[in-house]
Amino acid sequence: MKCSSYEDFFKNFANKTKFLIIMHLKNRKMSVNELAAAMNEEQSKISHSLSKLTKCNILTVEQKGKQRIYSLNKDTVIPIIQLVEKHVEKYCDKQGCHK
Amino acid sequence: MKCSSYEDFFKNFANKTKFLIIMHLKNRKMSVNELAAAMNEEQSKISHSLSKLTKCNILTVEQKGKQRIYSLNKDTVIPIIQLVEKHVEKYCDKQGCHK
DNA sequence: ACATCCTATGAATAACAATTCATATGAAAT
DNA sequence: ATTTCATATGAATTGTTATTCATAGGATGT
Repeated sequence: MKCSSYEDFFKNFANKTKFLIIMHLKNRKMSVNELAAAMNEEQSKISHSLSKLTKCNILTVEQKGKQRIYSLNKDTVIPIIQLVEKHVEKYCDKQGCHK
Repeated sequence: MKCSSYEDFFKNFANKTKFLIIMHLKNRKMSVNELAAAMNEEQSKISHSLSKLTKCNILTVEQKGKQRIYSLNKDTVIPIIQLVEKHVEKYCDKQGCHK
């Protein structure tokens, strides 16, 4: 099952785990265990998320020995995040955006 | 409860109903009943969605008699959608992105 | 004040996605 | 071929979000 709609694409940003993975990969590519360690989460949890992110081409993978190294598709993702940052700055902080 | 995180913001795009509302408002501002009719959905369903969209400043409202007219915050939303369109075009269509 | 139209809201339920846990797979080394 | 390390996967469960239904509230006209 591939990412087949805009909704599917956006779901990857609408979940804390997946969003944090994206944030971690902004700086450098990482293996599954590296991510799990950095985020202090279970490996399988990370793997499930990575699977969906990759299906939407938000991430790419390369095999390196036993490891699988995930990288962010920066072309798409960075500009989107920047736009949202700008939006939040403008509309949210001002009004103290708290739950 | 305001939109207080990137995840919250993205949740509005990750749901069919909310996403369709956004699409409908790309062209013109509409009242609740207009949207409900155009989308062939229940009024309360639309209202619940409008509420969340508005809390994240993705939409704005104005009162016009008995009606409440909702408009899209185009500054933020249009560019984001365009980026995702480009992404889907590039990575998805090519490979036949089906479920 | 009352009736009507339009919209919002709360609570219950239904639908869906995320997490967990156990286990399978795959690569490399011995 | 077997062991080890790294990751993936399936199924069950938990957690969250969406939808529905009934009703309340707000604006306008009479």
